[in-house]
Amino acid sequence: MRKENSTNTLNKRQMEMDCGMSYTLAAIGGRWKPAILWRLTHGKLRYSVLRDAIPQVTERMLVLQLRELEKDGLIKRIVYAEVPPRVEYELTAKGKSLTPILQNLSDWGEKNR
Amino acid sequence: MRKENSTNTLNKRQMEMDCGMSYTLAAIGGRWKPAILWRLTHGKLRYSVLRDAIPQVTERMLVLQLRELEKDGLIKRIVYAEVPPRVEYELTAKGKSLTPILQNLSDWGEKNR
DNA sequence: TTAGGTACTGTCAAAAATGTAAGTAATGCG
DNA sequence: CGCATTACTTACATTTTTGACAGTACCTAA
Repeated sequence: MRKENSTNTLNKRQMEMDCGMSYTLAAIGGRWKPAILWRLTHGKLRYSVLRDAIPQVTERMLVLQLRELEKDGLIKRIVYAEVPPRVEYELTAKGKSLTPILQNLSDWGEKNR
Repeated sequence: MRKENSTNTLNKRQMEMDCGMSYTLAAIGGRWKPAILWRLTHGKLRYSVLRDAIPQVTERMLVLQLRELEKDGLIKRIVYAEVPPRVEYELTAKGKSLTPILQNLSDWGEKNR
């Protein structure tokens, strides 16, 4: 939970206000977000598949990161009214528009690490 | 200070090992790194100029972020043997190669926030 | 009635990142 | 000597992120 008025939060907010880079980095910068986004570029996936595709992530962290991606409008959560439940995650148009950037980040990383 | 064997650190390391995106994001993802890198794309700057160009940053954080950028090979620290001291920071070739990516991140951010 | 499958939630703890405030080293100049 | 200048350090506190682990709700089928 963020503390609305800490210097930390205020600095973060202001950077994201007047720096496009910081905004973008905040959107894709969580520990598990690149892994999630990457998988979703290949298409819609359900929760359990995503979870099994990223073995190190705990369910708690996975859900947290999914919720943030959803809140930022990068992914869409699709719930089917079935039992047992089925939930799928899919990139939105906004999320898809990130794909070339993610590719650049990936390429630069492969080349330079 | 990082704890060498926490799950947190191990996860981070492994992600950066097998995911170029995570490696790149770790390199440019500190709170003040985008601001620093951005200023340096316009050329060499001395410490005090950088500090005054980013009013919210504390000297401690500025130095920490500069040290990380240096350790990751994105910037070079140039010390002149003078009194009072003069230190300049400059992008390395590796750092310069990030410029188009930073521009992409910036453009996407401006368009989508 | 109990077990099973799916997608979570809750609580607590550890670790990491960021911020605050004060202090330091070196030296030339008056 | 005492002061100014620059680029930092250091010690500590707060805030944020991440992780461990147990528990839940729902219906269906045996």
